[in-house]
Amino acid sequence: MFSFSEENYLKAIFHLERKYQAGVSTNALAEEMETKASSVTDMIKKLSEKDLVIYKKYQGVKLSELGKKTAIEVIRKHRLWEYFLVEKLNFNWDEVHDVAEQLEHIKSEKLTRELDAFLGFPKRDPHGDPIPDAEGNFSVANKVLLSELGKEEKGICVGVRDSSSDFLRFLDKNNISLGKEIKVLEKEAFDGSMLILIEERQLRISQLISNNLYIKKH
Amino acid sequence: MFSFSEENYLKAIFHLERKYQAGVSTNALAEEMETKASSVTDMIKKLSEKDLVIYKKYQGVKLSELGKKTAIEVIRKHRLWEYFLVEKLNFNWDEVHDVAEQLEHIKSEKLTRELDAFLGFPKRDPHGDPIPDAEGNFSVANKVLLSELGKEEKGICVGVRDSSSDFLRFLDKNNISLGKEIKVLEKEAFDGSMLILIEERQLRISQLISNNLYIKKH
DNA sequence: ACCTATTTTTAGACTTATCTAAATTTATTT
DNA sequence: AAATAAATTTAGATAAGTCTAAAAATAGGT
Ligand SMILES: [Mn+2]
Ligand SMILES: [Mn+2]
Ligand SMILES: [Mn+2]
Ligand SMILES: [Mn+2]
Repeated sequence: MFSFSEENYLKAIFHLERKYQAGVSTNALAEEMETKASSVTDMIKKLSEKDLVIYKKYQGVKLSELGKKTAIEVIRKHRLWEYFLVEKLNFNWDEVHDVAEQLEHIKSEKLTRELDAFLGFPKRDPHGDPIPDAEGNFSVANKVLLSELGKEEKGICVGVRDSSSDFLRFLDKNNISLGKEIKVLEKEAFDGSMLILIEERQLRISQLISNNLYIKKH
Repeated sequence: MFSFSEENYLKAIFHLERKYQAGVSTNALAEEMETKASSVTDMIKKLSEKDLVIYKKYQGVKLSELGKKTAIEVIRKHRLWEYFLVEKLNFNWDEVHDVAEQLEHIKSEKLTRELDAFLGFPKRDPHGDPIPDAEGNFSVANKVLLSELGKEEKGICVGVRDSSSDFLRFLDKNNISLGKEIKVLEKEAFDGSMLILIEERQLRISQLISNNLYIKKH
């Protein structure tokens, strides 16, 4: 089994690989992990020793098959627990992340399997992110950022890019939640803000907002 | 907040204080923690620094009020999670301990509170041990070991002293579970074994068994 | 009261994960 | 192609938690 720290690094590398297919740089990882580059180098060496990552000095890292499998298991647990907290324990979607950061490291295959079944094999976590199944498979929805929609286009809100409490509570306050339809009424070229229609209400939102909301077009 | 290791020590001291009211010795703690006496001394110093225990060199340790409160919180979480695993996730009572050892260290007051409510504020864990409430209060049942019962005496099985898988599965195999009535039919002075009546069945059990089953007399 | 056995503590070392500061390698600019 | 800047690695230190071996304190037996 792997340490909490090792698992967190694997998770971070997994997420960063989207953006850096050529290999995740030490600095990018340091920023993501909120630590120093020298610490990252040390840890990368350990992960490499354990064949969790492919690493050549100065060339960045990639996950090995084992590393990827492990990262996905941790992400699966993280998202299952988030779903559990919201659906069963009355947590708001902005309160679950920190607790899930702890729960994702609990080691028990049976626990994960049974929790999944108890929850009815959910496909998405409270933020719209896919929950990998027991085999590690998950489907990435064909979603776009709301900011990418043009005037008169519409779709369903399916996820958030930023999961910070501040952003999620802003959405709550404005009655924006996953599953609702959003239509772009106007787009302001100058500042990127837009006027949207959601549940009969008109709402003006800044580009920072539309840049962090995922939409499934239709 | 305290580390996993610190919390485990506090829990161990709490349990050992039953037996050693005068103070828990370094050796007793080392045995309970499955570690070396020198490691225990080191940790005790740290706990003492943090005012979690009262410690004078060579005199053993006692929990401070803060230490006791912390220990009880950990035990509360341990037992709530055990109850959750059995009642909601189809775990058998012999499978829950190791997972609960991990889950008991999750830090979130809201999680503990909501889990407690979700489970319906259970009073006893799967092994018959009391679950402290949010204020740390719990009632110790007036139970005795089955081995202390005399011939013709009877009572309800309310707990186990040994929570090992081997013992619990022995009980499963022989259909002995909490809540059932047991009557002592015969006691063998020579080896301490006894013949008991449980659900119309007669069963001969060794002293090792009767020494690990708690009974509420009536 | 003294000697011995047991218990407990101390000293020094190791591992994991982190840091700062310095050295090295790679990338960019002139 | 140098020179400079940026990224990365190395060296050396620190803290937590553990260990073995040795020293010190306590408890028991005569
Ligand atoms: Mn999260
Ligand atoms: Mn999430
Ligand atoms: Mn237990
Ligand atoms: Mn228990």
